[in-house]
Amino acid sequence: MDKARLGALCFYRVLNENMARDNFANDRRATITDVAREAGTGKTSISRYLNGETGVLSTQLRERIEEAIAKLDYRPNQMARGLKRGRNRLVGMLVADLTNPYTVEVLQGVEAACHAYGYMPLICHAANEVDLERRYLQLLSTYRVEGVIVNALGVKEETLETLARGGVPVVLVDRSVEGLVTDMVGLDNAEAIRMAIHHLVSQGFDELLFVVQPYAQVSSRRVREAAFRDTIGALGISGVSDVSGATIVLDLDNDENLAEIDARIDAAQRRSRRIALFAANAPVALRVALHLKELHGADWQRRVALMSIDDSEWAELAGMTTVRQPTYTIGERAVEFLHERIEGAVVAPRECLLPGELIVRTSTSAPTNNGNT
Amino acid sequence: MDKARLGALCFYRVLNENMARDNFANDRRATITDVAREAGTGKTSISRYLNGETGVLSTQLRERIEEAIAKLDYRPNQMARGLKRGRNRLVGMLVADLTNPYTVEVLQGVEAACHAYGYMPLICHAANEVDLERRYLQLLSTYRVEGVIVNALGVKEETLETLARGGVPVVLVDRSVEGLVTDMVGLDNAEAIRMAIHHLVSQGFDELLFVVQPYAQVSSRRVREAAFRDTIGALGISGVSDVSGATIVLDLDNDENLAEIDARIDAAQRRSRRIALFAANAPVALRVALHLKELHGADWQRRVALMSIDDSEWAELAGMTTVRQPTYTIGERAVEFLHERIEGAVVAPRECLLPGELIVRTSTSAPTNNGNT
DNA sequence: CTGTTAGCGCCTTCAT
DNA sequence: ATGAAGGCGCTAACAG
Repeated sequence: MDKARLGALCFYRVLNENMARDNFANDRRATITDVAREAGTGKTSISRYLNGETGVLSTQLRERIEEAIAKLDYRPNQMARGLKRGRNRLVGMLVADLTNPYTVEVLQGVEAACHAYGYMPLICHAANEVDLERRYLQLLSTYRVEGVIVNALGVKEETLETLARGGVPVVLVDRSVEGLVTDMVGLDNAEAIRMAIHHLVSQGFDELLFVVQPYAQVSSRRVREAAFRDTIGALGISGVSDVSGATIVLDLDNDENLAEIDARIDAAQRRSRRIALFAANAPVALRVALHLKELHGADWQRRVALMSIDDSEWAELAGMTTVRQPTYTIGERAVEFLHERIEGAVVAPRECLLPGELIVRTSTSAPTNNGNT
Repeated sequence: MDKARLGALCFYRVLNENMARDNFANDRRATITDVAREAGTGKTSISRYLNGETGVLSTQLRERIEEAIAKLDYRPNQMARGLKRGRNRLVGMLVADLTNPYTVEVLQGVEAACHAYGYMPLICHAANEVDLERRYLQLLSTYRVEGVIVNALGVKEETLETLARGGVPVVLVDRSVEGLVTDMVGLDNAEAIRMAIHHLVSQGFDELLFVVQPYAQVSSRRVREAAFRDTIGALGISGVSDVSGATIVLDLDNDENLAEIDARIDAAQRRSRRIALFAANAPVALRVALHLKELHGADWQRRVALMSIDDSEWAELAGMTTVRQPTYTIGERAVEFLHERIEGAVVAPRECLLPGELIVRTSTSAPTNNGNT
């Protein structure tokens, strides 16, 4: 390390001279004052020009201003602008886990919409760490963002409430936060689960295993799990079929219950029941798939049917049936909500649940594939 | 839409009253002046406290300040700070494609390092659109970021040069930009390719097909392609083996040359040669895998060997051999470079090429698997 | 140890 | 139609 630095230092002289030459008049970015001087006018006119108050400036002045700006390569300082106006067009986007494709997809919608409305999204990645999440939230408030879109991880209602009370609109994505009433947009989980289960049943599966990460803290997981049980229950009640279902909690950090899954599969198949695993999201699906592959070899799919919520990129490759979330739209809608509130709309908190789309692939389609061995 | 809005408006009254009550004294964030008044002192002392100039403040004053800050829930305005100090701790991170897992992984390294150095990364996602990329670059300069990390897409040397000349350090990631000499960090592509090819050859493959996206504009692709040809050539020259290799350009937007791949595979297998496909990155690998699966069915891997650069999450599931990039480190290193320059280091531009790691999986391991049918 | 003063770059009355 | 002056929230000399 020291040596490398030493080596680098050898070039010090030369580079320094080059830089000195190049940056002579250019090291400091031009300010509005510079432009005013260059154009031979006052700062006010420049400001007016920048803010598009056209028609209030004589044609010649405008031309001179344009020249000056071009010559100095001037760009107004957003920070200073924000300081004065009280709005800096920054919105925070706090995501729990960029590693989850869901997040990235939502992000694309958010970005597009932000652009359309003229916002600059400040993306913060909590990387599944609650501490980081809180820190970022504070940081965002420190940068005086005009609004925040939160894909909550473990924030307490209180932390967000502080923000909201400070007059900063908050829109929740995918997950709601207990005790906090704000706009929220996400998947219509109940309906998605219902749709998926009906598909499975119609394909002849009569034993369903729902695999989900620890769900106490995460509303969407909670809702999905509840919907799973409800739907299974309703099936029984309505006598449509005698499908049985159970939930398995899988912690991706310790894989504790993977064996439990195997046991269930074995038991079911011994009783000649056709069993299907239903993963509550993409990360779970991947973990389960990897495990099954390890256990049963490359053609594990012939033994076990797997479907999941979230249509990840490898779903097609694995031929896995999924429910695709309207991720892009979710992101867009979140920004729309945020925008309305930033613009001062005072309306009751809204909950926007968008429908998922069932994507049927081979994993759940051919009844002959999934008998017991 | 209109109806929904109308419905929402019904709540207007109630909500408004609530808000009026809650926000009475709280709607505007407290400023340093408020704190000073509350603590019965001057702004300077507050400022000193904020900047950790401890030991210069009497214990009692410090206590009063702490109380005031807590009571008012005061948070210094970063914008104002930045305006005054000339540094706002913002660094830009411009990525070409968040959809590519590579990008996300690098990002994690960047975020971690930024945190360590006290920077706030402003993540901009160009979504593979050159226009967006340029716009974001301007935006970043407008927000007066102290440095930029660029995973270049199509930026002209000129655009970045303008930034750099404005005194904003630039660090390139993965791809270099023609005509621009700056710090750059990425994979040691040549060595990675060499390593991969030697692996393939040692496994008995004697015909290699390198599949890469159009590479004229992207330096890393260019380097990989060249390294592929060079290495193949060197093999021939040194008489180590009679391995033949060819490059196929695959545009993921139109899939034009997929058929070409099939033709090559057929031809090779007709001549009883053992062929392996080598994808230049994860997106290409996925596209090729999907195509092969469509063509040859679920057990396409028995017919064709596929490996790639980039160790995506589904690689394990598919049992595909890969070269994993040291993505996290790349991100960290990029920030380190940036930090040094921001701190004023004047050293010759550096190029940091990190080694990849060969991850051998079944796709290229069992010689018996990949004969012709 | 502490307060006063003068800006940072920009926008916004308010005159002219 | 244009410009001068004051201030946004904060820091950095200078005094005391």
